[in-house]
Amino acid sequence: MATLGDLERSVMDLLWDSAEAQTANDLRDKLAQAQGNDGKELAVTTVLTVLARLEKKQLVTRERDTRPHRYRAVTSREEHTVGLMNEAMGNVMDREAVLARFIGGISPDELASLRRILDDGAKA
Amino acid sequence: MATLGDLERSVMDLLWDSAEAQTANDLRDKLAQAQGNDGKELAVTTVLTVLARLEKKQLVTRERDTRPHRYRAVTSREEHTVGLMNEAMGNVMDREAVLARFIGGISPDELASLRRILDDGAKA
DNA sequence: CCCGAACTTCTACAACTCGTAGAATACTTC
DNA sequence: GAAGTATTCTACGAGTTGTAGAAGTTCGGG
Repeated sequence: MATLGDLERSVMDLLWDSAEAQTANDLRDKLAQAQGNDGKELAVTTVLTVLARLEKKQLVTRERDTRPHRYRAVTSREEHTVGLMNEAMGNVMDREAVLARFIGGISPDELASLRRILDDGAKA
Repeated sequence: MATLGDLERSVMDLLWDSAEAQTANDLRDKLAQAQGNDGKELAVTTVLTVLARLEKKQLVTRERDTRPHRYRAVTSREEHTVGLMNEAMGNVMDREAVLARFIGGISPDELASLRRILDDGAKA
């Protein structure tokens, strides 16, 4: 599934958080604004390189017809996360044991959500 | 959590699958035997390097008192997998949405397991 | 139709990870 | 203390990631 570096991850987070497609300049500005970055601006080419790599990894598409190309995430953050979770479980034989442990570690709130989700599924 | 390369992963798999601690030589032999490797033996130093790296990543410990050092996995494969899953969920705000999707994607068998696990938890 | 500004692609490099293993060093046993 | 055996050190090539300058492309305005 291709792992992400820190900057790649930051860019994906911005894309996931924005409804509309973003230009490289938009992203550069938002990255500078992001907490911890202290307003430090990256070169636009840096952002473009990262976007190109994310595109190659099929996490991002771009509109090539508009002139400042606009980029958007291909999948939602949730889909991506689930993909990672499944990848983690991939080569395990005893998936049930993993599920048991996983559930053992989540918060009561999430446990309740989980029950609700399961019950809804049963009804539907 | 530190991602694993192919060889590192193979070594972890062997350690996870064996009850007793293994020597580098044991592992080299088992790696050669493993499916797909076609009997090709690695140098022992290669295995030792990988083990040292896994030790640094805190996935492996070794007994330093016995002379051929013996290596064992620190955590079970399941614990490790759950760690990865939680790491994947880490920075997501809407964990519930992720859970819902995750559940939507698992097999009926696993769904049943999940229900059972939840019910058992309720009783205990 | 051509210029300059804006934009994208190409190329590059340093730091790091991973597979791979030889060279050097240490320990054990006779 | 010599011969094996085992561990550590050092190294290198390939790949990834952050970073960005140089070079090429495109578009609006004159």
